[in-house]
Amino acid sequence: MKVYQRKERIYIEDVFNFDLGQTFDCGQCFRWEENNGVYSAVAFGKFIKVGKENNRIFLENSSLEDFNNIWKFYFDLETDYRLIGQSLSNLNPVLKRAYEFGSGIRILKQEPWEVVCSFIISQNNNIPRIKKIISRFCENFGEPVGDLFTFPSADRVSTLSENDLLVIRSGFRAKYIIDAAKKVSSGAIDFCALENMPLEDAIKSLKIVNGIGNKVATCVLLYALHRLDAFPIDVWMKKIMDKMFSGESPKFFGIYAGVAQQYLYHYFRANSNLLS
DNA sequence: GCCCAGGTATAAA
DNA sequence: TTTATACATGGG
Repeated sequence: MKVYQRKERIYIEDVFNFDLGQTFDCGQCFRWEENNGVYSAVAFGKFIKVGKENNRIFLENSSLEDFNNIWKFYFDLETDYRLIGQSLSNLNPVLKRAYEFGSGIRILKQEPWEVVCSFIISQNNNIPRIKKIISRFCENFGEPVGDLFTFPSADRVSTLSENDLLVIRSGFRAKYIIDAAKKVSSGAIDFCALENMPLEDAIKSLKIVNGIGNKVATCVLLYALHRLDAFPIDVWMKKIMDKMFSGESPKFFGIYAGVAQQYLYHYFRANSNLLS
């Protein structure tokens, strides 16, 4: 990976397996907006744009310092997805297909509170509406930065009432959002502690929030903390197989493929007896 | 109108 | 422990 600044842009060369569309639209995140091939979002309180030009990734509105402190990790740029993909492809034809399908997906390392909220909102919901609700949530309760808004802080949301949240039209999920905000704000949920806790304890800890079940807990551990052990292999492998062989829509399958790459690679490395 | 959408809480078997 | 149902909202 080669990184340099030229005028207002940070350029990153020699990054493989980073398809912007696949990564931002596969369903792991809900806030990236596309304009002429350039994607904008706010993460960690910073407004940023990302694009691709001549096989180089470029960032706008970022400094080298921010790249090294934030974006390098957010985009998971130090993980060799190509190596992972090659390893998996050699293991099993289904994994090979999964890799070929989602080879451009990188697992973003998102902010925990945002992942908690986003996936609470995602329950019994569809992606277009999830995006709209989150967008209204940010516009109404976040702070303006660049062309967009920050994600509303847990502290702020903990002071809101269900009535205040009517404007985002999140339906029955409003009470869940507020309960989550209170427990994050008070420290009852401590994301740092979740990083090293045994998996079962971490899941149990997250589920003290009304509205967080196994699915949301898994997403938080995976998408925010990069706890790859959170991925329940038996269940998800079955889903992957089912989707692949039932002609499921590519978009929906994509996230399973991308997550599978990441997870399975570590899973198989940890269980090296499974490697041929 | 009816069905469904990347779940969860709740009550009942 | 497992299984059924409601839940707010909006799009097909």
